[in-house]
Amino acid sequence: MADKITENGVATSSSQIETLASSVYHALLEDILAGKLIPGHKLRLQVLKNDYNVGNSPLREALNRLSTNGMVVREENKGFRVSPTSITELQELIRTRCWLEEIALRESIKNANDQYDERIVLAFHRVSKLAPSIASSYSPPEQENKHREFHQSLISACNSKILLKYCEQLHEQTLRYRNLAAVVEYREGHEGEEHRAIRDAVLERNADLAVKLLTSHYEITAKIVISSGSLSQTSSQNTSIKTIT
Amino acid sequence: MADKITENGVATSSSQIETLASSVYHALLEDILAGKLIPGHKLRLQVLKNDYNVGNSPLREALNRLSTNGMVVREENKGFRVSPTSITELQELIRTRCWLEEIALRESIKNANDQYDERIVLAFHRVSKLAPSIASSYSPPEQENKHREFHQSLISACNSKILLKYCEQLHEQTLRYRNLAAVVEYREGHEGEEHRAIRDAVLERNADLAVKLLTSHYEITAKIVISSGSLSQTSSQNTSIKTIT
DNA sequence: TTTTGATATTTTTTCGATATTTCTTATTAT
DNA sequence: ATAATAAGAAATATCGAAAAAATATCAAAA
Repeated sequence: MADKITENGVATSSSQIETLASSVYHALLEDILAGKLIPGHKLRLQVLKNDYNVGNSPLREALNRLSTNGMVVREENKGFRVSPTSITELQELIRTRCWLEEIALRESIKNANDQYDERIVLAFHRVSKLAPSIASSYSPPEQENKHREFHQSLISACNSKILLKYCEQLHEQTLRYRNLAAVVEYREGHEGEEHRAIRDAVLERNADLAVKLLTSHYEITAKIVISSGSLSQTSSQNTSIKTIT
Repeated sequence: MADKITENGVATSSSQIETLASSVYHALLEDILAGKLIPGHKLRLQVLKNDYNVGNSPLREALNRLSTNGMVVREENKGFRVSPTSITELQELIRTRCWLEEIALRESIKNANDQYDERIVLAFHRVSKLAPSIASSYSPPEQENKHREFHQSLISACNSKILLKYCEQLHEQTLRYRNLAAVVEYREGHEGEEHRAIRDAVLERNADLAVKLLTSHYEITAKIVISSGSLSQTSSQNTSIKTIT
């Protein structure tokens, strides 16, 4: 349930009591990323109120936050639904992510120093120590966090919090597609090597190579997801709205 | 009567009645951009409820949306305040904006076609026709829109809605700084020429020149704002919280 | 004087209920 | 039958008040 505070750089003063709206926000986000809430599906307030045991206001606040960061779409007077997915959108996502991370990575290498290197080495160590055996399509948040932290460390010296925030948003969006398509185990074997290669290129300040590796790292994921056939070609607005009895 | 579908793919149903939460969202956004709501200041629910004539819920929803897009900061159990401003943040903002718009512009030029050119020509025409006499620091939304539309047209063929959204967010953030510092009239004379030069470079498919012009276009704004002395050096968390008696 | 701790007040957050809008279904007229 | 329309049902959006949390006040003790 209630968890410890992550050390993501944000100063978490000791008594940061999470508000109900925030906790349901995180719960919803996690369920969307995990694919439990299916893309395109209607989010009925009544149902969510039951499922998450919260009242009207905090629920709406959470949904409004999710809507401005792209996880949920809002239609005036018609409520909310999980953002639909499509091959087109995934391709756009990956394309944009490659662009943004290329900048962030090149800048980081430009500004690199010992601390930066150490962050990468440490993050790599942690991600490489993860048990590679888990075959489920959705790995637990803790594992997911290590992975994210490695990627964040690579671009952590880019000197733009805004860009880092955008990269994180794009990461989350991508994560949703990945979990949707159960590509984790398919890839498990190679990912470690890819990570190592990226790390080494960065430590050697070989920006061109690092960018190339990182970019293909992302593009491969996209290819796997698409070939898995779990996505419709066009934006799937209304994917099988069956009311589960 | 089938509702018509606009060229951007989104079906526009005839009657899009705006919800209260949305209209107060827009009102708040406008007031923040215009500088009426001062950076760093506390946003008391009670006060806002009076000022904007809305109830609790829509107000909170609006603030929550604004908080995820960076215009407002949320502190758990302590409410909301207008995002603080600082020279550091402005520099970061401009830097990031230059990076992102460079990509978007280069991609657009890569994908350029007749429609793209026409959008730019038309948008330029409209912005150049604006009355250049207004000396107030804050120009009315209509004028501001024309200006935004020109800049949007330049990057409109980049083939990534997400990137366009980020560029728009950065534009809005920058706008806030600009209005804060009353740089409009100071610059009025030159801006027209700058726009023309950018337009011509794009139409000639000279990406390098276009990027150079666009980048300096933004950097100049930043310099003017900073030299106007209306910003504190560091992140002004608590800009003069004098309780007005 | 400064600190401490209990109490009162303000402010934020949440809940329950009501008002509005949209969706569904049934009815009527063409 | 089909289309238009109106009543009824379902869902969303909003309001006002209660609950929870933070902040301010002030008296007593060190």
